[in-house]
Amino acid sequence: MTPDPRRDESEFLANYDPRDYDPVSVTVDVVALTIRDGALHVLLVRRGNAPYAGMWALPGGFVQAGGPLQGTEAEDLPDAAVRELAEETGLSAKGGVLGRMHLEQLGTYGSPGRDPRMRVISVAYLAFAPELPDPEAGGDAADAAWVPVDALGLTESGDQRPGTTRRLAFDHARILSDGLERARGKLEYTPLATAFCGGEFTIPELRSVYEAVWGEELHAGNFHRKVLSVPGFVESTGETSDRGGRRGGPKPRLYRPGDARLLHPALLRPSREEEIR
Amino acid sequence: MTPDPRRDESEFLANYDPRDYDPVSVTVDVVALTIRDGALHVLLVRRGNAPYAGMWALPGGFVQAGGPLQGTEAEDLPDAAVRELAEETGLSAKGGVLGRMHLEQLGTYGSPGRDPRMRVISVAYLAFAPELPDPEAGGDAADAAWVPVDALGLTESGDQRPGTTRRLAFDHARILSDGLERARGKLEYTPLATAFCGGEFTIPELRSVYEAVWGEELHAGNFHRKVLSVPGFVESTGETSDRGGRRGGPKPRLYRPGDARLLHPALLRPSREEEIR
DNA sequence: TTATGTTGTACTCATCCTGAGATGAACTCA
DNA sequence: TGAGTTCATCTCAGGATGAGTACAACATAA
Repeated sequence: MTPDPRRDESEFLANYDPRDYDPVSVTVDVVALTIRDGALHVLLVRRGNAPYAGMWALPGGFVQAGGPLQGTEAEDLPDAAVRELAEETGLSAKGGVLGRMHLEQLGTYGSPGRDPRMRVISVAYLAFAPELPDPEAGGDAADAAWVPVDALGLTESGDQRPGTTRRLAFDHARILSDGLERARGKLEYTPLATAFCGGEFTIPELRSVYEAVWGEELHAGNFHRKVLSVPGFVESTGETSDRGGRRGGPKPRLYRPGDARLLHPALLRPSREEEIR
Repeated sequence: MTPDPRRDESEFLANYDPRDYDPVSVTVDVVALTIRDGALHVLLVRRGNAPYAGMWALPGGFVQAGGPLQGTEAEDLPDAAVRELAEETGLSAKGGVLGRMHLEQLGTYGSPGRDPRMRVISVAYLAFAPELPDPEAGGDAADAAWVPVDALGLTESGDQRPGTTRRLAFDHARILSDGLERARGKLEYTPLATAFCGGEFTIPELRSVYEAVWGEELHAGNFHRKVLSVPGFVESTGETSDRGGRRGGPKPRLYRPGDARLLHPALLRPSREEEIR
C-alpha cells in the first residue's frame, strides 16, 4: 500500500501541501565498471565542495521529481542514472554507448545520517561498460576519472583500509563494495562479461574480464571448453583477431555475445569455498 | 555524489527550503511470504479508499523522514518495513517473531505515474516468515489476510491473468512477481528455506518448502542426500519428530538450521533449463 | 635463419555431482 | 493382519569439473 488511503484521490490532491511534510530527497548513484589494461576500474568524480570536499564519490544526483516548482519532467530512475552518467562522462545518453550499456538496479541506501545535510534516499545502479574514453569533469564535479578498484583499498565490510589516498565520500565505499560483489556474482550465472567487451571479442579477452573482476587467474583450457559448451553464451563470427600487442601464439578466433540470458550450467568461481560462512 | 555540492554545509542548511522542491514521497512495501498447508502465501491488505479501493495491496506505508514538521524520528528503511508489517499483523515488532524473521531489500520502484496521486518512490522488502497467525486488519487496511500466491494469477511479465478475482493495486503485481523470483533463486544458493520453518524441522518439511516455492515436486531421496551433504546447511538435534497428521512411515529426524550463509554446492532447481533465454 | 618462449586450442583422465531408480524398515489405517 | 505410505539409504550411469598434457601458430631475440 502506498500513501495515505484515508482520503480519496481528488480530496487528497486538493488538500495536499508539500509544506506539511518533512522533505526527503531522492538521488541516483551509479557504480560504473569497466576493464582497462586488464584491471577493473570504476568511474569516480572528485567533490569540489563540502561536505566531503576533495574526496571522491560515485557519479550521481537528484532525480527529477516532476512538478510545477522546478518545471521538470518526471523522470524514471534508470533514465536518471543514464543522464547522470552522461553528464559526467561527456558521452551522449541516447544514441551512444551509454544507451547500449548494461544497467541494473543495485540497491537503495537510506540510513538516517548518511548525508549530513538532510535525509537523502539514494537508489544505486550498477553499469557494465566496454572501454570508454577518459571522462571530462562536468556538472558538479571538480574532476572525474576511471580509477582502478584495487587502488581504493576496499575491505569486505565495506570500508576503506587506513592509508588509502583516495577516500570515498558518504557511504559510497559500501555501495561500491556491494556493486563489486554483485558484479562478481553476475559473471557466474549470466553472460554479462560480454558487456565489458566490445561487439566482438576472443575467448582469452573474455577470460581476462573474468580474471579482472574475480581477481584470480583461471585455467585457460578449462575456461575455453566451458565457454564454448554453455549454450548461447557466445557464437562464432568465423573470423580471427588480428589485434596486435600479444606476445606470441596463434591468432585467436572472434566471437559475438550469444542469445542466452542465463548460463547453464553456471561458471562458478573457484574461491567461493572460503567465503561460505 | 549526493545532493548539490556547490554550497558548503552550513550555507546549504541556512538556504534550504523544502518549498523550493517538488515533493517526492518515499514508502516501503513488504512482500511477506510464508508457507501454509503446503502452499506459498503472501500477506496482503485490502484497500478501503481510492485509489484502487477494494483492491488488494502489499502492506506498506510512508518512511518517517525525521524532521520538525511531523516531529518524528528519522527511521531506517528496514525498520520502516518491520514497523509496517507489525501494524498490519498485530504482532510485536521488536521481541517477537518479526524481529527474528529474514528481511532483505528487494528493489526500488519509482516510475512516474505508478501512484496516480503524486510521485512516490517505493522501496520493496522481501520477508521470509514461519507460519504466523492470521493478521488483524489494522492501520489503514480494511482487511488483511495470507493469500495463496497461486490464487493471484501472476504471469511471468508481472501482470495478473484476466479473470483473477483478487486484483492487486498500483504496480504491486510486478513487485510481488519480482519477490517470488528472488525467493526462488535464494532457495538455490542460500539456506533461507529454513527461515520458513520454525526452529526445528524435518528434512521432508524442508523439502515441502522447496516444493511450495518452486512449484514442482522434488526427488525425496536425492533431496535428502543433498541437504545432508552440504556443509552447514542443517545440523541434527538427535531427536525425532512426533508430529501427527502424517499418513504413515517412520518418525522423521529433527534438524536445526546450520551456520552456513551460502550453500556450496548449490541446490539448483530442475526447471531452470527452460527459462534460460 | 634458427632458437626460444608464449599463446590459443584441443585432448585426456580421475574425481565429484546429479538424476533416476530400488530397497527395506517404520508407521498408519482399514 | 494386510495394504499402503513415508523416511532413509544405497546403487549406478551420465555429465561436469579440475588438473595436466600436447601441439601448432606466432613473436622476438640470437
